[in-house]
Amino acid sequence: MVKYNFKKIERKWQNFWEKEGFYQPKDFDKKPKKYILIEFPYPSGDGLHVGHVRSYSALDALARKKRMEGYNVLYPIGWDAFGLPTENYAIKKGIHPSIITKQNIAVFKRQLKSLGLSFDWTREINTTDPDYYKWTQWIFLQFFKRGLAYQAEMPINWCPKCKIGLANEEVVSGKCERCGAETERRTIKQWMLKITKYADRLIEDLDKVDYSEKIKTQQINWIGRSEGTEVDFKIADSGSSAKITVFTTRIDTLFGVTALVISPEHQLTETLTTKENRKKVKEYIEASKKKSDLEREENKEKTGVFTGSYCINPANEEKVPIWVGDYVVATYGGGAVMMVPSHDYRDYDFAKKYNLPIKKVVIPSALLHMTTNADTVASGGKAELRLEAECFVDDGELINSGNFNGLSSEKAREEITRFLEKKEAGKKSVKYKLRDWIFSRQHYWGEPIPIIHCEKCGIVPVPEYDLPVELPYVKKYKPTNTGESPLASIKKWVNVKCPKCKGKAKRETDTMPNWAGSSWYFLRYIDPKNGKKFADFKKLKYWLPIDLYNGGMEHTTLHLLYSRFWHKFLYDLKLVPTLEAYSARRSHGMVLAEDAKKMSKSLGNVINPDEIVKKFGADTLRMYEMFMGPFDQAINWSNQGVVGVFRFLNRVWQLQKKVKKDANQCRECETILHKSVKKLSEDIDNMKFNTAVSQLMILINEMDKEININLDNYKIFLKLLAPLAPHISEELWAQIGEKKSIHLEGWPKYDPAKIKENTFDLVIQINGKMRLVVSAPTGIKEEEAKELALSQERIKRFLSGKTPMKIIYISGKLINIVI
RNA sequence: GGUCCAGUGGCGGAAUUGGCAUACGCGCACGACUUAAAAUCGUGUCCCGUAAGGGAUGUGGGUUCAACUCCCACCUGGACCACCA
Repeated sequence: MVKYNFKKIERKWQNFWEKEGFYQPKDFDKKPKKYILIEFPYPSGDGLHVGHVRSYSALDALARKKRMEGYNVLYPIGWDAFGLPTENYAIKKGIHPSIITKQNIAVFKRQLKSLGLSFDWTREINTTDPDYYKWTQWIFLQFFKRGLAYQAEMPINWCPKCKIGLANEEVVSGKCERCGAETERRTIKQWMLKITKYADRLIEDLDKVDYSEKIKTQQINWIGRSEGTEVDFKIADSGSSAKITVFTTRIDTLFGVTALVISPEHQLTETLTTKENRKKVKEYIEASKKKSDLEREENKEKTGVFTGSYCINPANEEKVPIWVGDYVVATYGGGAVMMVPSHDYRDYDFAKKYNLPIKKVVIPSALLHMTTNADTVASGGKAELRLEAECFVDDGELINSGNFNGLSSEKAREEITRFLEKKEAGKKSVKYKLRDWIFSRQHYWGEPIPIIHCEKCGIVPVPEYDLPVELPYVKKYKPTNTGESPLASIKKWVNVKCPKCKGKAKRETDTMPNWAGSSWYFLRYIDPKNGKKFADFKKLKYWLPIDLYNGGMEHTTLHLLYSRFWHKFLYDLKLVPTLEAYSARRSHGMVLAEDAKKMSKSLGNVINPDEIVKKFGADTLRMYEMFMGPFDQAINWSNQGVVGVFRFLNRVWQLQKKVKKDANQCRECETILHKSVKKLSEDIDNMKFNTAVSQLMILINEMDKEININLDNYKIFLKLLAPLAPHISEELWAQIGEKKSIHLEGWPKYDPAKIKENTFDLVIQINGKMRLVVSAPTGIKEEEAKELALSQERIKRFLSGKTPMKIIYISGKLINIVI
């Protein structure tokens, strides 16, 4: 008997599968299609992470099972290769990013191939390939043509030491990722994509897809839709019609306003500030500009300064002082809030600090209906406590609010909004936390934004026939000191003729963010070599939507939202056939180190998949990662656990000795086999890989008890194993003389009749406590079961002559005798 | 601070229309094989108790014939968001 030589076996079958082109699906095949997608990797210098292996092995098992079930399966792979880590690494090592990228991809490719994943390598894509980013740029131009891409002055993170603009990803808790200096805010002209236009649809269409509730809530929270009222406060004594518009979800507290607070960035700060206050206000604004995000976040104390001006509360014509405070977010709701200290904690803090009046206008509803002492007790005395509190933030009933007294908060919001609308001093409004997407990066390693700035014509898009705008190969790709993209210094590339007037013009030098290429890559897989379109519509129609998309939890907000946005945009242009790209999304948990920390080079706790493959083989690595725990939960790596799976595969290898063509079929074996078919079928579909593996272990424990194993049973076992351990099952399949690959075989079906056993274990409980398990025939009647239970010696002893009060019988399961 | 999720042996975990708690694996102990070790195989392994029996799924309460599972309160841990008016 030859030893389990995984090295030899795995290499042999990987070559065979590749040569035969096993995993290349045909477009328009008559078989039903399945498009299974994993987030394509970022080929970093660290090489493949065992976390990649977890996700890819899981979806590979699913893909393989679906093929066996007769589906035409697309399971593609590619590289998301533009971006900062590569650029930084290139700067550090002095090697050009394009070379680094090539090297990294080569490493990743070798590592992935050593795992025997059933990717269709003929559809491999690379976001840094001009043939690919041509279409990324083309899609950007479509955004531009429809007014969804525009330029705006936007604050960015600025590192004062490195003198460069940083992307959010480069700012680690308020500090520059490279030098550790605290970052500041600076305003720069940036390209923006109008994702906010799609905000409502991005929420609503979540109803049409199968994402886990967690993911849906995250998306909804991120978009942060809130319904409220916009209300105008006229500036007092200005003689003009100047006003400040504020947004509030609590218009029911309008009568409680004791100040208006505007953000330091607000346009009117200058004009509102009176002479006496000018110096103080200016100082305050300067100070808050210098504050980094970190400081703004850490320092939760509300500060502000009085401008000297007043405005008029449209509800009661009261004069209200206007303050400037940096706790007001400039980019949300117009950058101004009405301050109601009695009903908002932040406003309360602010009012306390500056001794502003606190006016109560909402009280807990329970209080109004309280007539007797008994009621006070019934409401837990809580209402009383809340009345005493100076700040009550819940809904209640209105007081001190003129005509609106006695209304519930909910009703009052409607009534007051209507009142303001009549007065033309306000209206219903919806606001979002979601901002438009800052689409510019002042970095080298990204897709150039295909725009030309002409002295005469202004912003001119690069004509489509000139695409792609290739990223020039240059020696200097370091970010510049001016905050401009390094591309700006390449005069030859920058200076061009205007496509419209042929006059003097310059190229846009900003590049796209890392998210650009990944916002549509799943479409390119469908038609990766098309030179005329980003993908053929008929092919898109055949393959879309993606049936299952898996990736990390860290991408469930940004990447998922961005790509859904692009897809909807393309749908509106009738360029893709589906409203949503992904009909189902699942996320896998992180693989942590044995010490429960994140794997990192500096901690020296990284597990290199290569080493596991070398020592135990790809099948062991893959199956261990499936077995380690629930797929969607974070889990610690365990070297001991790997050994357990390796032992299992060795037992599988040994099993062939016992296989006899005409071995007897035993009833127990048949039952457990069919049960296992059922379990594996369901578990793999439901992504419960850990229990799927455990069932295979249970099955082998059972089969191994026999002296001889029936060949047909053995074949079924190998088929069940095939998606999870594709190499060993293929090898053993060939060794029993099968000519066709096991991966082209049909997925086994189970016979419900064979799962049913002749007898079952009847559990007998007394007062809910398990006392005895007896074997009973499957079809036993209730009366018979009761008799059987009561006739047991042990049960009689427990009853000791007492008559049961009640006997509960659950068919096929248990009897509970209540005494 | 908000939202969501979780808490079961020495460890990873299993068990959901409420019905045998601890499947499967790891670890550990003992045994077989071996000159020996590794590997492999076998047996045992929640706690207390010689046993009969009793106790145990973060804590306390509730519903039920029956609760890891449902309800209420609390404790602990994690993830994401975080001054969004």
